[in-house]
Amino acid sequence: MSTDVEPSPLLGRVTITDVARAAGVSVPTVSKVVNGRYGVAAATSKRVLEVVEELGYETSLVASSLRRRQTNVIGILVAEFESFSVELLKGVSAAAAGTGYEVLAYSGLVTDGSPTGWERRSLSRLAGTLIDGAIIVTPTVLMPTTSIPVVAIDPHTGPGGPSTIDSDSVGGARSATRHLIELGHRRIAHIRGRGDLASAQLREEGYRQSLAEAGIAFDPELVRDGGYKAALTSDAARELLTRADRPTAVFAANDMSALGVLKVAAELGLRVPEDLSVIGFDDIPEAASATPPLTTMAQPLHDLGAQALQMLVQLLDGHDVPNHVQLPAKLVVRASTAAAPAA
Amino acid sequence: MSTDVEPSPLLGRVTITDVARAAGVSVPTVSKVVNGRYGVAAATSKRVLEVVEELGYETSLVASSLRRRQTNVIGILVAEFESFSVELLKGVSAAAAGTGYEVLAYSGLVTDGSPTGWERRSLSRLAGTLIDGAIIVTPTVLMPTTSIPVVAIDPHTGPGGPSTIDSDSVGGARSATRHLIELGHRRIAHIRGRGDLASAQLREEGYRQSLAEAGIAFDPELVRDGGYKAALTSDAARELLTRADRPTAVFAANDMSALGVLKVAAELGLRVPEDLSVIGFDDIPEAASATPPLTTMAQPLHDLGAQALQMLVQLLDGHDVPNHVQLPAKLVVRASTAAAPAA
DNA sequence: AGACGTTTCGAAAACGTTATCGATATCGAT
DNA sequence: ATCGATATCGATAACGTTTTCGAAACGTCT
Repeated sequence: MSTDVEPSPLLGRVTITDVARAAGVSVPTVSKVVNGRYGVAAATSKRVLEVVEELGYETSLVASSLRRRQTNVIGILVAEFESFSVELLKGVSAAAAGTGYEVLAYSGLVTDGSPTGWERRSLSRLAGTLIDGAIIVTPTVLMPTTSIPVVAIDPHTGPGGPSTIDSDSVGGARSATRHLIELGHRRIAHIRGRGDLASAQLREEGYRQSLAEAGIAFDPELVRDGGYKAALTSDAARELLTRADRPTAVFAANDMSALGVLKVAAELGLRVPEDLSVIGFDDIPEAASATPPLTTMAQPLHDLGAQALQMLVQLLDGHDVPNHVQLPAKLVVRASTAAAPAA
Repeated sequence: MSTDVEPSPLLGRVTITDVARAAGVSVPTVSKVVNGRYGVAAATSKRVLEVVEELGYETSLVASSLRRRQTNVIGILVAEFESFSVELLKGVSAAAAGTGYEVLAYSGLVTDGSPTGWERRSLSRLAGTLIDGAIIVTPTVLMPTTSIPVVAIDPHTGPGGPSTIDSDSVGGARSATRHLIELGHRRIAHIRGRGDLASAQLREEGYRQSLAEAGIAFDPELVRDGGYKAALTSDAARELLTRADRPTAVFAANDMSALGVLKVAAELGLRVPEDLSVIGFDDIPEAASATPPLTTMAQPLHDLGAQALQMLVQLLDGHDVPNHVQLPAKLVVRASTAAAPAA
């Protein structure tokens, strides 16, 4: 069974050349065997497979994808691996099982250069050579036409661009704000999301609509930027909550911001929900285990990811997909909202 | 500013050849410019950079990593993207910021072949060509010496293998079991984890130790396999909970199993924690939001991931790292455990 | 003007793989 | 024995990039 060629290249990977040499055949023949293509004798095939087994050879994804046209790998590009994107990732991954595609998640967080446009870099670096298609989460730029199919989750503002999927931000924001209004709140603040994302703009829009419906005047002083980040929210929240006429409720554009508000409220000695009601958006896992458990608008993150993958596979198969898909958001009442305190 | 060569290759990616042609220089020159190497005139460099900008060229990660020796990308290999591995991933990713390494997460879940040994395949496919080092989560096989540095989280059983990191399974299991004993439980069942992982064996060991300390006889009938999966736990739980002398408490080897027990208990009409106490292990996000919120042994998942990354970077820099690192597990009491019902 | 060092550039090879296609071996039929 | 069809295999090129190294151009000094 063992060949007379030295079997163990202690350093470096086992390449197809090693296998070919050990099996006494040419490199292309080994390639044919491992890829199960027609045109190689049964005896040769058997011998090659034995050597492959013996040396522990596996084809290099990089080299083969450089030569092949498709890799059967789809990439999901995220800025960083935090709760939101990772919940989507779970959905994508679950939906990918059985489709014949493997999932590669790439964090394009740039630590050196400009924080914007990382997707174009990452996508360019991977597209066409390593991945057949991509799902981009909360893109920071509107993607130009790329060489591979792309689906964006929670898309960037602006017309054109790839197929997108998100949940009903306007409707969700209206529900969230209405929930607060129904609890008797009148001074309701809003922590904005990342200004370049459509979702952030739409949530502010929903907030305004709901105020208007209830006949509450919009007060620009009650709207601050939180950038969808807990850290960025802190200063804004501190300003809002130390005002003489501080709001009795805050609608944060996402849960991370809402958690930031909770933290600041705790620092300031404000009780939630007795003194201040807080509602978020997303329903990331941390929301349920926060103190107090956060009332929020739940996005079907898992489904968003799963449907994004399905859309991408459709595209890869050459089918058309809707330009935009929207899933509903649902109010989840926990313990961070309550009736407004008596004036 | 614009060149007279057609600037827009509508299909396919922009390659270094396109840039070279458009800039009127050779391919190697473009390579030198974009990599900032010495030996190219300032004027030439400027012209090339303009064309790069104009065409939106980015080097192909695949092609360059095939030629280069290092890619500055580290891979984290997981069987699937579920809560446990994804929490680790967050830790890894957070720790990677600022190290100069980017993180690529690869789900090696095989849908066709054998469910075991996926890491060897995936690792081989990526190692040495696409990633400089790897973190493997709950490996299913003991990795042989590979061509790149590897750190394993929650390692496979057996001697040798790569550097590993995990949390104190024996101590954690003892604490968990002791918690139940202190609540007055005497018939305490155990749902085992994945038998090939050291953590599963050590948790059973801790369970037994704790019983022995309390003078409770070990009953093999009360130990079943759950494989760390909710689905696999169901049958085992049903068997256990429909026995005439059913246990009053269950220590599940991880939270997924514990959640599976909760589900079966609910189906059977058992109240938790009044009729049955359940404790898990891991403290994944779902634990806090379960009904009832799950008492569990918290693993510092974020830190495990972060430290794994640090170890890997140390290895990549040529430094030595401890062969094994262990972090503590901590009891988190929520609402799924209570005093044993009166006999 | 000649010799020599320096700068700038490109030709060629290489990384590991796969696709194409032509060469050889084998075989059955005439 | 010759022919043609078929099976099997390998030489070669190609994917996009980087590295090495030699050639050419240029400037400086005697």
